[in-house]
Amino acid sequence: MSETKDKIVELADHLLRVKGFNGFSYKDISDPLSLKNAAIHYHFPAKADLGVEVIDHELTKFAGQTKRWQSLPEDEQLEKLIGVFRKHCQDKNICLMGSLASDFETLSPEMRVKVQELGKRILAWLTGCLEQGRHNKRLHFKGEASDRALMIMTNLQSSLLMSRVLGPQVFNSISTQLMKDLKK
Amino acid sequence: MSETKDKIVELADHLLRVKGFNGFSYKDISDPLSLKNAAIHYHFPAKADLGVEVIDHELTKFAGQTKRWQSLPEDEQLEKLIGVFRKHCQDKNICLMGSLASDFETLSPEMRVKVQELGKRILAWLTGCLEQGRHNKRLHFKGEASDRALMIMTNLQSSLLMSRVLGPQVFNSISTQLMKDLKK
DNA sequence: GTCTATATTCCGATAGAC
DNA sequence: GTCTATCGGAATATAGAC
Repeated sequence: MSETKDKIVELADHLLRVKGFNGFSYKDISDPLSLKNAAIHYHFPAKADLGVEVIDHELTKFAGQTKRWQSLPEDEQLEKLIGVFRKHCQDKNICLMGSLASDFETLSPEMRVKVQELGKRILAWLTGCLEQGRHNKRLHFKGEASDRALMIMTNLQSSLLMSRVLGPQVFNSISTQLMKDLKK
Repeated sequence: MSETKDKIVELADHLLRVKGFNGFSYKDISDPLSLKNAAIHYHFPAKADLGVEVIDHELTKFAGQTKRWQSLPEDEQLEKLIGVFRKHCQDKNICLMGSLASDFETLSPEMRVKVQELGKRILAWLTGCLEQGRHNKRLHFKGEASDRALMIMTNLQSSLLMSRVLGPQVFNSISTQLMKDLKK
């Protein structure tokens, strides 16, 4: 991949998180990179193509991160995940999943499929982590692991949303309480 | 308020939830109501004015609902709140708070203030409900009521987001587990 | 007061030069 | 691979008719 294309995707990722898919334009990308908007269209004919690429990057990134964590105890793996969200919180970003879920009804079919894939992957990993963690007595919770994974994922997702509105202490409260609940 | 103005606000509320603030246009309102887009501008000079009105309506609605619930046991009040979210889930809507928090960085200062007010009001009510509920032994949870309120609010908010992406069973899983956790 | 016709700006996208 | 030029359309918004 060319350097320009890489920069476009990186910037699009940021804009998608901060302003939402319908809240940014090609101009928001071409201006900072000192390009013309047509240059973006060369790399990504339609805006939806750019959207798909950003999600693909996130899928790859997530797979790499979780693989790097896999030898850690499950509670520490979870802390790592929370750390990723904390980083986004500091950058005033929200998670890609939350941003794209918000705009879901306005997305192209191709983008919707990718968003669904991202959601399934995150939940699958989280479910496995919780299940293993309970088995190894590192994590404690009631009910199905898949239900608990849904609870935790939605906590983290909306913690970034609410942090933007009410301040970063929202993220701290939620992430702290989250781990307390799981450590029993 | 005129009947037309009322219909505009009602439709804007729906569009805001389904498509997001940057995902709908005045045309999406004027066409179904058989008006010209300029007619909307008469009632709401700028799009942000319409946004503020929609949030004000929600604030009033929420105040009325919680007042009507106030004589119920706290666990039933909570069920009522979940019922409101369930209704939105069925209509493929997401909660106003979630939608506006997503687009927060692109909103006008006036709209941001209103969104903040909405968030504070919901959290204040939920915190009070949890506190009273614990005191009356109708609800059981660890930690501060305000922290627990954040957890529950984010669960409900993102449950609607994820339901759109992965299907309505997401909402069912989360809302069921939520009440189980609180009933001890 | 309420709405129509119209202005203006901007967006996503295409064609073709370099 | 990036640029110039430009299109068609849709967006928000204004000015003025009824």
